Amino acid sequence: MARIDIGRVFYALGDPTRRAIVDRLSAAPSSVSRLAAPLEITVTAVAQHLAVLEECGLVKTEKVGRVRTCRIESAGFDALQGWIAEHRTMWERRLDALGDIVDEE
Amino acid sequence: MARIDIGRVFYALGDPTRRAIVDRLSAAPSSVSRLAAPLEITVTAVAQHLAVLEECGLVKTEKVGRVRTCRIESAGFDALQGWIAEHRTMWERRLDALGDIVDEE
DNA sequence: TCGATTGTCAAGTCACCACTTCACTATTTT
DNA sequence: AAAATAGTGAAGTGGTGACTTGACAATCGA
Repeated sequence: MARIDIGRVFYALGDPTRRAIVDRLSAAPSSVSRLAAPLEITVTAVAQHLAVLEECGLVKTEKVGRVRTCRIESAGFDALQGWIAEHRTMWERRLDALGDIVDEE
Repeated sequence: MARIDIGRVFYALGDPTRRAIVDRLSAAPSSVSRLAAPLEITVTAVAQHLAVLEECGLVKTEKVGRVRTCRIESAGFDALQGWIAEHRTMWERRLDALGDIVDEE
């Protein structure tokens, strides 16, 4: 299991087309051209997006015959959730520590 | 409470400098120029990043006198967590539904 | 084996965004 | 009042990334 670059995950999900792909794959696995159909872009463009999503552990693909089947992968989501949890506790602990005192230098 | 565009949140966090800002603000509130110091960019650039972070509910700022104080805001994080939870349940429910049967047309 | 389907590779185009500079305003300190 | 501090606004530049096209490879159905 390769370590995941959280920056790439955010970057990947920053693009609306890639989020649309993730949406569809969350509902059901799909081939590349089936993903391309509703989005109005070329199959090539979709393949490029898939490479980005795969690189950061959000999607896993497998080619059988001439069809590449794409599925959601949890690793990227796990990394995301971890990042949020980390930051949340970081600042919530701070808020707990001092009632509402301001911080110095 | 304005509704948050999850796309903007991902976009905002896709940039390493903005993540660095969020990191620092998670630890403690800060002024604009204090944020700029360790990052090797101009105060102007930092202000631009802050505008992005503020727009999507990750940061809240308040100007008192000539100093603008920046703090973490939870709205953006809440939206993030919601998005992840949504997608996670979407595909996990699917996995539960059918043992390991493939899906048709 | 021929044609259609599914995807890949390489290269190019165009818009956008992170950053800069420079001029400026407002507040605080001496 | 003068000088220093903190930030804002407008405009420009360069690099990156989302897309395209066109040529190709491999697999599948007739």
